[in-house]
Amino acid sequence: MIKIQKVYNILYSKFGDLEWWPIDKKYHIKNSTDPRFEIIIGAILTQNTAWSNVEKALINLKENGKLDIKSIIEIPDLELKKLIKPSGFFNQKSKRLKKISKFLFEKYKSDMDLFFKKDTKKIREDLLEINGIGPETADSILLYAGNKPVFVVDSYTKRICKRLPIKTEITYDSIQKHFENNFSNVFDKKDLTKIYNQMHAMIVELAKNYCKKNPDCKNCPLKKYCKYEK
DNA sequence: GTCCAGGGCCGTT
DNA sequence: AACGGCCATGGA
Repeated sequence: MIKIQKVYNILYSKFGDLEWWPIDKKYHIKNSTDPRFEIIIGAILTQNTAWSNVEKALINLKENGKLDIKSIIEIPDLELKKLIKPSGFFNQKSKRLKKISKFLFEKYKSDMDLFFKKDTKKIREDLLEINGIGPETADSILLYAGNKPVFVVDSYTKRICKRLPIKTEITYDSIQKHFENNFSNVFDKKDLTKIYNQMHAMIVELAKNYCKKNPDCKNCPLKKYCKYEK
């Protein structure tokens, strides 16, 4: 078994600072839309979908002035589906966007500060009760929109955990706990949000460039620690 | 044309 | 707990 800290250090020396959630900053300066809501919408739209497709959907929403809670609630289903069509799975995703928007409107009066002020565990539970929001989407919302110290586990993380000998039990919760326990022993508490963001970004880089479904093992920075062979 | 992407749900084993 | 089918688009 290889230590998480060791993986972090090797990846960091390879990739450097990544700090990552793709967001269009210029748009928010101009329109004063809460970027946290864009991240929430993006987190749902990107479910099993390439970000380039999500971007098209987000641009459609922006250009039509629909990227806010009230507009998502009021827009007719058909029109919403048309706008988010490039991101795929638009029948289910349109429902999910409506649900999260209604949730924020009805329970928090569309006040994001009020929403994220609550206890992290409580927010997570509330999000998971919404049909269409699973653990990764909930945790992405907490980490990237709420700046909460929550480690996001995605399919890349699972793949790397399987191949690298990081862990034998490959379930969402156990992997998340493993990363969080290790990092919170090593880093200062106030830095954890940044570290989780950085680590997840590095995992994505590793998985896209080396630890692919069809892996490029010979150039992988973690080659000598890995049991997996193509 | 084929493969796959930063999931989640539901049903089956 | 783990697995399979399903949902849909666009880029490589």
